Amino acid sequence: MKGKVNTSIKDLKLVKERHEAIIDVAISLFQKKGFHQTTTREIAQHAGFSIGTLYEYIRKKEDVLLLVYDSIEQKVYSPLQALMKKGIYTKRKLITIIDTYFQLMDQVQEEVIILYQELKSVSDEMRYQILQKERGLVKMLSNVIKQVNEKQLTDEKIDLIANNILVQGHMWCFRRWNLHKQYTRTQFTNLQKELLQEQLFT
Amino acid sequence: MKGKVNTSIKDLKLVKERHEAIIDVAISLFQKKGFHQTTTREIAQHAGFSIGTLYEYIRKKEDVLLLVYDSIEQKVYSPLQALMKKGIYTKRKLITIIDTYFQLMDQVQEEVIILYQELKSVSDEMRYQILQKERGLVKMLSNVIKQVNEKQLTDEKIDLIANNILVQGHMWCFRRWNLHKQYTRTQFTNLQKELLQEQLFT
Amino acid sequence: MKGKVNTSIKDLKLVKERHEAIIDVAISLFQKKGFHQTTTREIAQHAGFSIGTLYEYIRKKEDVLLLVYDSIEQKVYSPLQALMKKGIYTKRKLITIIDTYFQLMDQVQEEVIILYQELKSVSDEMRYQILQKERGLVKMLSNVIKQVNEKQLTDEKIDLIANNILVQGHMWCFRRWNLHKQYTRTQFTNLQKELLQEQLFT
Amino acid sequence: MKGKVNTSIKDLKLVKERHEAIIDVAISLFQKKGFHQTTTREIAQHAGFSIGTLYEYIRKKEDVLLLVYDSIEQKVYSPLQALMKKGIYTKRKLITIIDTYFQLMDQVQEEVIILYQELKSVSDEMRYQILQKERGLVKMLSNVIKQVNEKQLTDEKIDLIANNILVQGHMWCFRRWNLHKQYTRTQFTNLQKELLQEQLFT
DNA sequence: CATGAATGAGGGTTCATTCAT
DNA sequence: AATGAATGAACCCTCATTCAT
Repeated sequence: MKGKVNTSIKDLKLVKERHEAIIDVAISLFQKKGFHQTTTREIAQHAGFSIGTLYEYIRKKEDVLLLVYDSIEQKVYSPLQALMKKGIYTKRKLITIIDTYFQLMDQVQEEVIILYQELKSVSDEMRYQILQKERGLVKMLSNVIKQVNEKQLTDEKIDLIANNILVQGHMWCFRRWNLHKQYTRTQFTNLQKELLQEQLFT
Repeated sequence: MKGKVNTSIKDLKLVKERHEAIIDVAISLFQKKGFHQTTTREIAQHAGFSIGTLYEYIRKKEDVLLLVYDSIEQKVYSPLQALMKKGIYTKRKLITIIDTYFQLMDQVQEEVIILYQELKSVSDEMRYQILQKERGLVKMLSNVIKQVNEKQLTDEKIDLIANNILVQGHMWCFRRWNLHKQYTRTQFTNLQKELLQEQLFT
Repeated sequence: MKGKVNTSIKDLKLVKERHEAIIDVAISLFQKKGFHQTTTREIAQHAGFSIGTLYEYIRKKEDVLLLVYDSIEQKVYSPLQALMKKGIYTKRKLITIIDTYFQLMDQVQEEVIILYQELKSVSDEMRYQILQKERGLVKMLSNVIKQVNEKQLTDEKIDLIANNILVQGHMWCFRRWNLHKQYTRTQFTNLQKELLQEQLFT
Repeated sequence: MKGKVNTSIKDLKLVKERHEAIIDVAISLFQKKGFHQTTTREIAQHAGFSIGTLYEYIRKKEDVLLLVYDSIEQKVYSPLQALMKKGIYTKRKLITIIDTYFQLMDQVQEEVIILYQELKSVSDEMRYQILQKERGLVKMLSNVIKQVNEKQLTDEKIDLIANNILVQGHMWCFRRWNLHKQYTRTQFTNLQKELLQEQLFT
């Protein structure tokens, strides 16, 4: 997924700088109006450079979405993978993972919403990769749970719980019109953890 | 929300007929390509009439989305409201409600996905109404749970469970690329119900 | 010009009735929004019958304009021609003609405005005929003046005065946003007549 | 009225250039076929650029009309206002003003015809402004006449004469199918001046 | 590297006109 | 005679993308 967005610019530092600007602007604009309603001109303008310059750093409008997805990957998937891959799996560790995940979701709310809404706007291959990433996450989380499976839950049930946890993280983003009124992030996280513990542990 | 889509056609039966055709086509096309990628011409063509005729039955492209939402309302919200409003609330009844809800979600998968993806494409007022509907559903479900609250769960926790249940229904739709491979609807429903019972009942 | 608007209806009385309805509606609508902004549907609707029925009494939208022009002809040109053709020409008679003309213009204000604004929307041949009518009027008025030419004005000057008079009549219509505030029709007519007399008579 | 037509182009010189091209083309096309019959594509094509480029220099089709009106203002109203505002008012000066006015009208014939025919196609506010401009002109001309009022004509009569003069200027444009055959501009002007002098002076 | 003017395919929408009932 | 549903050509306008400067 990394490096999918080619540019004609050689100065890599500049590329990174500009890409970050584009991502910031794009997230805020896509969030407000959606991908299709946002014009490339708007993106360029808000990012502080000309439309011509924008196209020095992307090839097609879709690339802007890819940049946003790249950014989610870096902010969410990579840290989570890193966290889940190392160390021994204990109840405590599982709780930490869930905690971290919810915290990360809180940080990338806008991106998650965009992910949910604009997945269709992306090329088939890209979409497949994004879903693969998500599948990987489910599997990893599932594995962690399976290793601390006190109650001898079936694999089926554990997989479902893993899915539920991930969706609960997303839900904090896409249902914020409802949830953020009633709960702080910590409240939300703690309640969900309590509820999960009743399913997971005796 | 009902009747928001005006027409220049006088024959009401015909209007209903055509609207249904439009909804069917729209769901399948929006599902495949999204609202913005789908042209009005395509909708007309697939529905079997000309672009001119399409515009005899809608006023603007957005109206097609409204038709789809109307349809969800009729298929989901109305039945659920009816179900939840009458009768006494027992554990058994709660289970029935959840069952029914999951079953309904299974029937309107495409619509739910569209709802998630195209909410942004709708006018502010419309969007508010749709979210209001959803808020109402949360509240209703919450109330039912509160009436069979064996474990003396706090209101906060119950509200969260209600949200979780509703999102689990949606999840069956928007995560089908993952879930439908592993579970049949009945399996999914039963597992979720089992998991919920551990949270709700002793 | 007469009878240019063919219909598929045999009942001539009905045709006349419907045509009059169409003319009334058209004048009011064209006046308000112009020919092109007015749709045939609107005309039919305001006239109290269906679009299908409208097209039983006209062949094309342009026909509606022709009907309006026919109506002007009947209300203005015919009476004026009749008046100017008969009798002997005296100062008194000239004054009467001018008086009558201004009075007629007052009665067909809307039609005149439409004439000025929509002449371009009419077929070349039709436009030619309308201008011919107007040329005829100039010539007739010119002739009358020439017969009471006390001051031995040149033909050139008399022709110009004739044109001026006719335009002054139109002006009462198309400059009413200015003139009708300041003058009643009688005041306007009398002042113009006074001014003309200084040009025509010693 | 000035500067009402916004642009997304930054190079002001280019904007002026293109606007002039648009005005030229528009006058000729509107003249031939009217505003509504003329398509934006035709305008672009005749102006020598693409439809996309046209829309870089206007926002809506109506803007093309505004450009034409702006142009009339610059060519007619501004010079006339300048002329009338300065200097002492004498018979001679009045004659000069009338002369200039008729000369200007001769130069903007097409524009005047468009003004007469497409006033309805313009937004209410714009129309009001255009009529205000015309009212201002009447008042100015009226004032000049009042200052050289040898014959002690009433204000009412003078106002009417002012209106007549202005309309006579327009008439040279919109009745050219008749007048230009019979008179050169100088003849027309001189005759009208002679006629006016009989009304104004002893 | 940066700019922004130019392009034109393509989309939403309208509306005069027809024709089966 | 009357109706009104159906049609589709045609119009306005947008916007991603290019390229000369």
